[in-house]
Amino acid sequence: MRVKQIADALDISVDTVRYYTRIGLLVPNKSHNGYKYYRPADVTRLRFILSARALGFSVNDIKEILVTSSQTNAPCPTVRRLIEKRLKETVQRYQDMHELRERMRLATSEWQNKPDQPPTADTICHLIEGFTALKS
Amino acid sequence: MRVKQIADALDISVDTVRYYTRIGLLVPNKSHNGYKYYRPADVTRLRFILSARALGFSVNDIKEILVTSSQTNAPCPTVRRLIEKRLKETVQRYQDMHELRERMRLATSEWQNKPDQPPTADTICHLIEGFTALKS
DNA sequence: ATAAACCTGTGAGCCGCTCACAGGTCAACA
DNA sequence: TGTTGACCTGTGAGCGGCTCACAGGTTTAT
Repeated sequence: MRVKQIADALDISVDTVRYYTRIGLLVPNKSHNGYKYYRPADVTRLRFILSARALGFSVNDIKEILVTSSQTNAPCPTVRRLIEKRLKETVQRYQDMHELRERMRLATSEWQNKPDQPPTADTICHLIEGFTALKS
Repeated sequence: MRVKQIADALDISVDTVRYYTRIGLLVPNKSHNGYKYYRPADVTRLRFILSARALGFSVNDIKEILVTSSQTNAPCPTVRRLIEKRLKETVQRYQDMHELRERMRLATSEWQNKPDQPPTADTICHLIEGFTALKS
């Protein structure tokens, strides 16, 4: 299989496959003309990578999991440890996004009653600089 | 003011100030020895940048707002248009984060009852590949 | 004068792709 | 046999928003 075939098979872009190949997550064979050929084992591997990405693992996490699984017997302890870490980060980012969303909504609603104004010497946009929720 | 002074004054890192300077959001004077000197107007500007970032504007948005405010009279229409766009993105990312968080939580709870297992010919980590919520 | 602490700008690196581009391959047709 | 043209290839660079490493300049204390 060449890059387009494997990409189409798993419904991702060729660039993503090439990226994973470039960073060593996938290791296809090289033919005489420099084209990269992917075997069934690479399909399994890529499917695994996509599943792991969908669970919030970083590509470095995945590299670590793949190395562990090729060296020792069970990558599971590594997987359990890593998802714990990534879950914490995800919770944090989720909260951050929530706060940002509320801030943005508050701003837009507050701005409905405010007129446009030209900048002054010490104000660039009075909407942004005057937004109450940013006052510390 | 040199970079450290302005950074300390607004409680951000020198690297962030330098980054904004590098991309042209801040335009300090250069002294004979190449050091960059920031004036009070730059402090106003930087404060504006930080407020806008806290409202979800990208640095490119901010560049556009600054250009608009220096050319025409009121940057407010631009600001209103841009926050609309960014808010939509933020809502989307918030939802994505929510789904990811739930997926991760489901996985960890499902994995509590599953043993560690070594990889097989077509399985790298049975926890990840066997996770039910990823089955399409 | 000199030593140490601190500060400076520049260049590169980070993540996870995505895009631009020059050139290679291959089937259809003349 | 030649040739057009569609499609495919790998490589290198670019994105955002910083952050880090580093060599060298400046300032302060002795």
